[in-house]
Amino acid sequence: MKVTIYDVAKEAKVSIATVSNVINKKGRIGEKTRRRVYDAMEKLNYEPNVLASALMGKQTKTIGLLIPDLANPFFSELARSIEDRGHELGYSIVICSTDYQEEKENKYISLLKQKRVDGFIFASGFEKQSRLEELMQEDIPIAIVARDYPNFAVNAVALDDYMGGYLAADYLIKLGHKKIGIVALDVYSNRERIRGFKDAMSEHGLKFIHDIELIEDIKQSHLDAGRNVAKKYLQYDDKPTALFACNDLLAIGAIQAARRSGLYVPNDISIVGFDNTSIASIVDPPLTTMSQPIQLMGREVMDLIISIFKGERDDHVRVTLAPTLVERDSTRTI
Amino acid sequence: MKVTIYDVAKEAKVSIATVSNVINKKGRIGEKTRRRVYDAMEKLNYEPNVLASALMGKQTKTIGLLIPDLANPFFSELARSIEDRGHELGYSIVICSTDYQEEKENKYISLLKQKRVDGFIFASGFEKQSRLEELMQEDIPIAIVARDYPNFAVNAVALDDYMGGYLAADYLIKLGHKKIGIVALDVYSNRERIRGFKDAMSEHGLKFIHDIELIEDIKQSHLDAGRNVAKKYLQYDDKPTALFACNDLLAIGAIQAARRSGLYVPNDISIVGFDNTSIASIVDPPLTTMSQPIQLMGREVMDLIISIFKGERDDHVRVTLAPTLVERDSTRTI
DNA sequence: TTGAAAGCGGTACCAG
DNA sequence: CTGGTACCGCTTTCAA
Repeated sequence: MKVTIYDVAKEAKVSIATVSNVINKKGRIGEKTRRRVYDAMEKLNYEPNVLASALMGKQTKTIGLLIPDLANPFFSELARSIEDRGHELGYSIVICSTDYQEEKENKYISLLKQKRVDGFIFASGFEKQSRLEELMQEDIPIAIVARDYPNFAVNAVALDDYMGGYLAADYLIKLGHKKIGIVALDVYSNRERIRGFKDAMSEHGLKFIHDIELIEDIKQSHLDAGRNVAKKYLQYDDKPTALFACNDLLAIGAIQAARRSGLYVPNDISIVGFDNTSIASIVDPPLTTMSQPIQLMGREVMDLIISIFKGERDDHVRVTLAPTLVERDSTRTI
Repeated sequence: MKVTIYDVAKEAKVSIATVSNVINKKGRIGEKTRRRVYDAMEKLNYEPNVLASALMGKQTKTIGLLIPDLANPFFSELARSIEDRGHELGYSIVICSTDYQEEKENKYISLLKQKRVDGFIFASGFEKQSRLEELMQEDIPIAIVARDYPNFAVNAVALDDYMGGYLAADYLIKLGHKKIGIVALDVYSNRERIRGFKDAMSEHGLKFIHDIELIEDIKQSHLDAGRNVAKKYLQYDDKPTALFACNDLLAIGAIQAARRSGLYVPNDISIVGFDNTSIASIVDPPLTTMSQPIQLMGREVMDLIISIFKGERDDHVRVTLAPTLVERDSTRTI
C-alpha cells in the first residue's frame, strides 16, 4: 500500500505532527529529530499526498488554462511558456481547449472548480465576461492573457495591439508603400491593430483606398480566409502594393493567393503577418511579421496569478507588452 | 464559504450519507428524497469536492501526459486529441514537456504521483524503461503512445513505422525514382521506417546509392538538420532524384536546401515527409507525406488507459496503427 | 430507505 | 521542542 505520514512517524519514532512539521519546515525542530524523519521518509520512499493537504485548505498547486485550441501553434507555444514558468514555481497546468464554444468553457470551468484548481488563466478568446465575474466573486483567482477586456477590471497581460498595428504601418510606409490592404478577423484585438495602423497612415497623410472587410467567421480556416480576402484585393485595378495580415496564417493564405494570381512575394506585393509563430520562419518566403513575445507573456501571466495567490494585490493590473517587428523576406521597398 | 455536502444535507433535511448516495446513484433511494436532494444541490449551487472523494480511494479523474515539447506541432496535435477524448470520458489532462531530459521526466512523474493522477500517458521519447517499470510495480496505470518499446511488455499504441517506410518507398518507386536519399534522426522509430523503406527497395531490385547518415543530435533544429543532410546529398555528382524525410520539418528543410542549390521541388527533386502535421499543407509546395493518424492515436491511448482503470486487462496490448500516404505537390513522376 | 460513525492522509492549534 | 487531537469533505459499512 501507499506509505503515509503515519508510516513515516512510526519509522522515525515520532508523532505525525512532527513529521508534518519537518515536511513544511514549520515550528522549531531538533536537528536529530529532523534527520530521523528525513531518513525515514527516504527509506520508505514517502510521497506526500497533495490531495489530503489541499483538503485542509492548502493549495492544489494546479492551475487551469483555457485556450481555444491547443493544436493552434500560437496557443501551444503560449501554453508551453506558461507550463514552463508554472513548473519552475511548483505548479501543474491542466489545459482545456474550448474551440470558442461557451458550452465547453462552462463545462471546463465547472470541472476544474470541482478539482479545486488554485486559479484560472484564460486565453480562450471567448470568456463571457459574466462568467469571469462569477469566478471573481467566488474569490477564485483569474488572469487573462493575450486578450484584452476594455472597461473590465481584471488582471491581464496583453499585447499592445494598437502599437503593433502602428509599427507595422510605419514599417511599410517607410518602405515606400502607399496603397495598403488589410486582412483581419473581426475580433477586438484586430480592430485595435487596425486602429493603430490607420493612425500611422494618417500621420503620413495616407488612407486606405479600399474598404476594409473584416472576416466574421473566426472559426473557419484562417488559411482559406486569408486567401479569399487577398484575392479580392488583387482583383482591383488599383491593387495594393502591400498587405497587412493580422496573423501569420492569414498572411500565408495571402501569399498563396498572390502566387495563384501570378504575383511574386515580395517582388510584386509585400505581405506582413502578425504573431511570429514558428511557421513564420518555415514558409517560403519567410514571413516578415510583428512578433508577440509569447515566452514573456506566458511568464508574466503565471507570475501575475501567483502574486494574486500570495495576496500581493487586491487591485487589478494590466501588463501591456510591446510587439516588435521581425523582418524576413516577404516585404521589400517599392 | 464553499458549500459542502453537509449544507446540502441540511437543506434537504436528510443525512450526508443520503446525499452522497444520490450523487453516486448508489443504494436504493426514494423518489421524493432524491428530488429534495437534487433541488437542494441546485439551490445551493453545490459542486462536489473531487479531492475529498479521491482521498477516500476514488479516482482523481486526472491523467498525466508526458511529451517532449508541447510547442512541437506533432505533439500539440496529439495532446489535443488526447485531451478531447479525455474530456469526453470525464478526465482532465495535465501536460508536462520533458525536453527529452531524464531529470525533468523524473521530477514530473514524482510531482504527478503526489497529486495522485490516475495514470500516465507517455509520448516522451525519453522514458527510461526502468522508470516505467517502477510505476508498473506500484500499480500505477501507464500507456505509451507514438513510441514503441521492442521487447518490453507495456500497453502501447504506436504507428506501424516499418509499413510507413515501406509505403513511402513503394510510392516513390512507382513514380519512377531509383536513386533515393534518406533524411532521418537516429531514433528507434526512424530506423524502423528506414528498414521498411529498404525492404521495399530490395523487392524492386533497388538499393541506396549513398550511405545513410542519421542525424544524431535530436535536440537541434530539425529544419537546420534537414537542410544540412539534404545539402550533402545534392552535392553528389550522382545526386538522388527523391528524398525521404522522416518528419515534415526535416522535409521542409530539405526543400529549402534544394531551393538554395537552385533546384525546384518537385521538378528537379521529389521530397516526401512524414507525420502530416498541419504545416505540411501550409508550406510551398504542399508536402507529400506519410500521415500518422494523430486523432486516432490520441483516442486509442486514452481508451487504452481507461480500460486499464476498469481492470479490463491485466495483460498488455500493443495497438498498431497504419499510416497512409497523403499526396500533395512535393513529388512527381520522373 | 435512511442515518451514525469510522476513516482517508494531512494540517494546525494547544498542551506538556 | 514534540505530541494529542479536532477537523477538511466525502465514502462506506452497519444499524435502525
